[in-house]
Amino acid sequence: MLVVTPKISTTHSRSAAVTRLSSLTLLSSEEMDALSTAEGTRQHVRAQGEILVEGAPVREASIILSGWACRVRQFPNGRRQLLGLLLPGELVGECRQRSALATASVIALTDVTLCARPDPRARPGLAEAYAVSAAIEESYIFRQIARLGRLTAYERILDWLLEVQERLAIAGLAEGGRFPLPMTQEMLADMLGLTSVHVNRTLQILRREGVLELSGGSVLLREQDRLAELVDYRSVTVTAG
Amino acid sequence: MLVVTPKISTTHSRSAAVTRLSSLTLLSSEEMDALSTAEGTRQHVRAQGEILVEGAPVREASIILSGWACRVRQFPNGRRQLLGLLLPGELVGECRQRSALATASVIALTDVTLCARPDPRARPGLAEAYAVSAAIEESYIFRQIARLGRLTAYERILDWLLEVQERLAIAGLAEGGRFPLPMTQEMLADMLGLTSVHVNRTLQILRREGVLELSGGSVLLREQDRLAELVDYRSVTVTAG
DNA sequence: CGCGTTCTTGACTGCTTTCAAAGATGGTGG
DNA sequence: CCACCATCTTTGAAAGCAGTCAAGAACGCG
Repeated sequence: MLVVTPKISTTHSRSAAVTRLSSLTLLSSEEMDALSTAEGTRQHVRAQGEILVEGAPVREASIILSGWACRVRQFPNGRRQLLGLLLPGELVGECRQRSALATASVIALTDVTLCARPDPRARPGLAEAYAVSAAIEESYIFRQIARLGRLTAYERILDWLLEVQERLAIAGLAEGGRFPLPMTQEMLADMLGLTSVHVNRTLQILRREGVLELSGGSVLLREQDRLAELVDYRSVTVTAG
Repeated sequence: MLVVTPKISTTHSRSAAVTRLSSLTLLSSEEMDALSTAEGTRQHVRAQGEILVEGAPVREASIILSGWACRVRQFPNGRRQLLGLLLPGELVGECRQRSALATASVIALTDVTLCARPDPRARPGLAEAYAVSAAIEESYIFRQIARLGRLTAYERILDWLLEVQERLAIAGLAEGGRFPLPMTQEMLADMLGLTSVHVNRTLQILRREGVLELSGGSVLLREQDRLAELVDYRSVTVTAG
C-alpha cells in the first residue's frame, strides 16, 4: 500500500510535467525553467468537471500537472465512451489551427491541476517535446482502437493497464509495477467498451490468477513480461536515433 | 450501378484532392495551381501494398489522389484491426517532427495514386487546409473509437457508412446517397471489429429493411436522416466562423 | 469454361450484457 | 466513536449478440 520512492528525496523534486517532457527530448535549462515558471500559475478543475467542451473553441494548449482526465463522447441514450486518458505531463488542446473547435470533450476523472503550455517559439527543445508528445498520443489512440476492436475483455484490461503503467512511468508516477488507478469500475467499463459488471468479473479472474492486485485505488501488476506477450503489448517508439 | 455526375461535365474537372482541400478553406489560385502541379508527379501503389510501415521513418507527407487506403494494426495470432480509412483528397504521413517514425502501418485497400504534398510554407491557405484536414481526421478517429466501444454491429455498419459517405462527398465522390465501396466483407469486418460472417448477416438485415442497397462495389443509402438519428451521427465541424 | 476469391447459410458455442439485489466502502455529522 | 448515507463493488440467473466451424453457392477474372 505504501509507495516509497527513496531516490527522489529532495524536498521539491521535478514535477511530473518536467519529468515527462524532458524525457521525450533534450531540454535546455532555460526551457526547463520556462516549464517550472509556467507551473506557477495553475488552474484547478474538480473531478467530473469539464476541461474542454466538444465543439467549443480551444483557448490555449495546457499541460496536466496532476490528476487524471480523459476525452469522452456521450451518446444520447446514456451510453458513453471514454476515448482516451490524459495523464500528468501530457498536453491538452494542442492544435495547429486558428479558430479550431475541440473535436471531443475533455473531463476531469479526478481533481486536476493544469497550467498553460509555455510558448514553443524560440524554444526548439519544447517544440520538439510537444511534437513528440503529440506523436506518442497518436499511438495511444491507435492502440485504443485496436484494443476495442480486436481484444477480449480480459485482454483489454491487461493491455490497458500496461499502457497506463508505461505512461505513468514516463512521468515518474509508476514504479515496480505499482501505480495509482483513481477510477471506478464504471469508468473502466466506459473506457474499455464493456459493462461495469463484466469489468468486475474480469478483474476478479485476474486477481485470482495472481497477476493483479487492486485495492484502495492502487494497482500492482505482476509478471508483466508474460502479460505483455499475451496481448502483444509493445512500448511506444516514435523517434529514430 | 451507373453513377452520373452531369454538373461536372468539363473534360478534366477538379480532382478529388483539389475539391476536398479547397472546400476546407479558401485557397488562392496559386495554391490550387500548386496542388494541380504536384498531382503531376504521381506515385502508384497496388492494392494490398504498403504505403507506410509502422516504426519506419516517414519520408514526406502525401495526398491521396485516387483509391482507398487505411491504417492497420496487425496482431501476431492473425487478428488485425483497421484503424481508419484514408480516402481521396486526404493526407498521409503528416507529422510535426523531424526523425518521426510512423505510429501505424498504412496499406492500400485498392490501387492507390499519391502525390507529394505541396509545401505549405508561404502558402497560408494550404497550411490552413492541412491543419483543418488533420483536425477532421482526428474527429474521424475519435468516432471510430466510440463506434467500436459502444455501438452494436448493426449500428457500427450504419454509422461507418454514413461517415464514409460524408468523407467521399467532401471530395466530390458521393452523390445522392450513392458511393463506391471497394472493400470485401472481410475488410469491413476488420474495420468494424467484427467477423466477416457477422458483417454478412448484418448487411442482409439492412438490405431486407430497405435502408441499404449494396452490389458491385457500390452502395446506396436510403433514409439517411433517420439512420443518422438512430446512431447519433453528427457531421464534422472543426472550425468556427 | 475453370479456378480462386468472396459471399452466404446453418448449427452450435460462448463471451458479454441485462436486471436485480445484496454487500462493502468511505466520508459526514451527530 | 459510531450511525448513516451515497457510492461503489460483488453476486446470481437468464438472455442475447457475436464468434466459430464448416460447407455450399455465387461471383469475377483470365
